[in-house]
Amino acid sequence: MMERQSLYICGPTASGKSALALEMARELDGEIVNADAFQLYRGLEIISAAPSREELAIVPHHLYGVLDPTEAADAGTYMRLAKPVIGEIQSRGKTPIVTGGSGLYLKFLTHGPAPLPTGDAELRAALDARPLDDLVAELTALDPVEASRTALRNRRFVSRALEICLLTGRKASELRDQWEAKTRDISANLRGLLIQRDRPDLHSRIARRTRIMLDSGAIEEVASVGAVSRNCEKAIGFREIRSLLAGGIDRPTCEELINAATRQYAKRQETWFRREKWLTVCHPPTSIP
RNA sequence: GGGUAGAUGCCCGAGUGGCUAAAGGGGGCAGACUGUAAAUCUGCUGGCUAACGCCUACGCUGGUUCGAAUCCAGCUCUGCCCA
Repeated sequence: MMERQSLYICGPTASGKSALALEMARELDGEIVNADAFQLYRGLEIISAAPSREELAIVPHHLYGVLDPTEAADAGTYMRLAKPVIGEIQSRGKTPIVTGGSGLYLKFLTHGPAPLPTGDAELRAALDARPLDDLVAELTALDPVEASRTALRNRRFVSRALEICLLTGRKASELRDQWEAKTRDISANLRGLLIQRDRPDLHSRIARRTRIMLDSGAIEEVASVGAVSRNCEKAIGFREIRSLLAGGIDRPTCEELINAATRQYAKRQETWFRREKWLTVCHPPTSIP
């Protein structure tokens, strides 16, 4: 049997990816695979806007709630989780519908990892303890090319570039160039949909969703989740609700902070996906109430 | 009714005669980004203009001054206190 090609469904948060995924799954005899960094976790279903129990029952869904909140994950671990699942779906003659908004995670899936080392927690801690100027100086000495390409005010980027050099003993710039060359043509063979909505539409959908989340258990969810990895602490809504629970802010403030953070996240997603030229843009009907 | 504090750009807020289209923050807009990514970082943000530049702006009206968000007078509104 001819293996069925995956369909990717991308777009900013609250744009309606899950609904479209269900529709496409029905149409293409498919199964849905999560590509959302936080829907991977168990116990964060509400704040991560994971599909509801009813939705999960309509067609097979994969990689939702598969990690414990104490576990750390990155784009590489996601890729290693998703690849076999997708292959397995294909082997059964079904179409994988990969759905989610985590651009970097998706990119790992579609274009593969660069030949770079996984992050090293100890080294990172050591680098974090040093002043940025110091890291910039060392990176510039080890790999001037990489330094010239890196946003030197961005501590994360400088630190990672330096980490690569230190861990491999090679130049990060060369390793990255290899990958660049290797992945140049991959996009041509991908197919996917990018949901785009007008800003006012998207913003109103975000506001509506935040309201519903807070009204239907998000606060209780955060209250009961217990210890989480540093990863999960970054989930939008997590910090805000913690602050609400601690009495630091009131409910309307909490709601507005979550909305603002979500709007900003959505903007970054749009910027990211706009560069993925292989995606076919689709404009669902406006949903302003 | 009396007293008192205040009224600044989308919001908060600094500014007490020229260096002010007005600090800083938020929000918004745009962008970068292959292993922390729902993260991290960058630029812009009164209007018109490709640009030089022009115009409009610090509650309102008038005044002082070469020059006012900044000083003076009156008015309007808001908070607080006293009646």
